[in-house]
Amino acid sequence: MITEKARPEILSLIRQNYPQLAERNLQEEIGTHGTILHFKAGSLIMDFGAYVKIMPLIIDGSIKVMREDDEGNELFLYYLKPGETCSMSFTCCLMDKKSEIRTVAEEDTTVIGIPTRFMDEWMSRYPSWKNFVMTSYDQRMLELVRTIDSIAFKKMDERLMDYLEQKAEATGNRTLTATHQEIAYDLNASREAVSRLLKQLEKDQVVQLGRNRIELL
Amino acid sequence: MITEKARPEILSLIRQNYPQLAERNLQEEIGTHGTILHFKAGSLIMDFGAYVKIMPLIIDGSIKVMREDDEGNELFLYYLKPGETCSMSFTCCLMDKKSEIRTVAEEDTTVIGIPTRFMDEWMSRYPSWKNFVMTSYDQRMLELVRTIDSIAFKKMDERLMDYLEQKAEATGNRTLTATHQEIAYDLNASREAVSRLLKQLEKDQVVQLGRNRIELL
DNA sequence: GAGTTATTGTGATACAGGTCACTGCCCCCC
DNA sequence: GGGGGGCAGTGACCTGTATCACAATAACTC
Repeated sequence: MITEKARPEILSLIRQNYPQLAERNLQEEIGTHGTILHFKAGSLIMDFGAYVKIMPLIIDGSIKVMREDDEGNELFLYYLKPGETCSMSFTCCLMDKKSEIRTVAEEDTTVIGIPTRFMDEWMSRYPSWKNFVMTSYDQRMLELVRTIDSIAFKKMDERLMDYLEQKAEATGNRTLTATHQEIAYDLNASREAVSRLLKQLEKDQVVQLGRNRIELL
Repeated sequence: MITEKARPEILSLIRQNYPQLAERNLQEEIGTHGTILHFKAGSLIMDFGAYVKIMPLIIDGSIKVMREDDEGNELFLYYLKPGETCSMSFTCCLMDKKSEIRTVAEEDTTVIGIPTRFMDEWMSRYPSWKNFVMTSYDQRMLELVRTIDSIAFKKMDERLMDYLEQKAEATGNRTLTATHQEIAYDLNASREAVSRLLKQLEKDQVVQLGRNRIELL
């Protein structure tokens, strides 16, 4: 992770990616107090149980959000994309709570980090910030409910398809790079089951398979 | 549902159940604009797809929050208890969105309803209100993540036990009134599976069964 | 108390996925 | 170009839960 401060650059990134944060003074504050952070693809951004110190505004790339149980079983929850933020971070910061989730950079990813102490203050001062935070919460709740729908009501074949589509959308590339084992971890399934279902999808002309590669047709 | 306005009564209910909403002026506003609502046990408070007009502050009783898919399969999410609110309502109100969930009174339940137009205004004006709303969001996200853990990582016997404990806690009564079929709906399981698992729990001396009755030992 | 209905119990069968064991393949590297 | 290591394919078997069919029991009504 590399960090830097480049006030004019931050300003223009915010204007491009977060047009709803329209207040001049708010933009200035973000420019003054925010920090640009780069994460390499695959790098761990925040681990389960860690204390969160910043709230990330995603500028470029995408972040995978995951849950893990005590036995080390993982489950993919959702992706964060440019223009979005991790609302879990928000209350974690404010209340000094441990993170309930793990976040990993899906691709090379750039974010603007907002330090804890400003997030709350801006809520009262800047209506657009308050709306942004509330909207983020709502979006994340919706994502969680979608995840629940998926595991509660759908079978593995459909979950797999949904997963592949989400991954393609997050990376903006319909040819995915992943092993069956990685997918199996994300879906909390067995590698063999994923292999067999992918094979079936290939028969059904929905995907084309290669080594470490899945192309959505 | 019966509604009434009783300003001094609302004030005292708020002071008892929501001590964190400490600002005098805020309490006055709730007293002025809030409405006391009563729901009979089992009555539908808000259906999936409905537009939400009020935010409920729960005073007495408990509310069951559920999700349903397109084929009518249901799934219990969590209970709301006195001192809590439905944060899903919040953004639904503000953004004029349809509800993603269904809420039902688990017991006879009393709430104070806050009309839409004040909720947002108070966020900027009263820090304790803002904190309350943010804390509620966080609690609900945590409940959803717990629900995900449960369906993703646990088997039916453990989910059933968790469910029974939650129900006992929500109603404050370790002798539950429910049919196996109702429980099966909430867990999105088959009635037979629930019956067999309950039988096993009875063998293990964890519960005692009766018609429409489950006693936690 | 007989009939009726809702609830619970139980056995048989089906199927999705997990687990285990092994094979085959691709790619890289010396 | 011959190993070796990760990756993918495949079959056998096991388990949890759904589904179906029906029996048994409890409670309720007349």
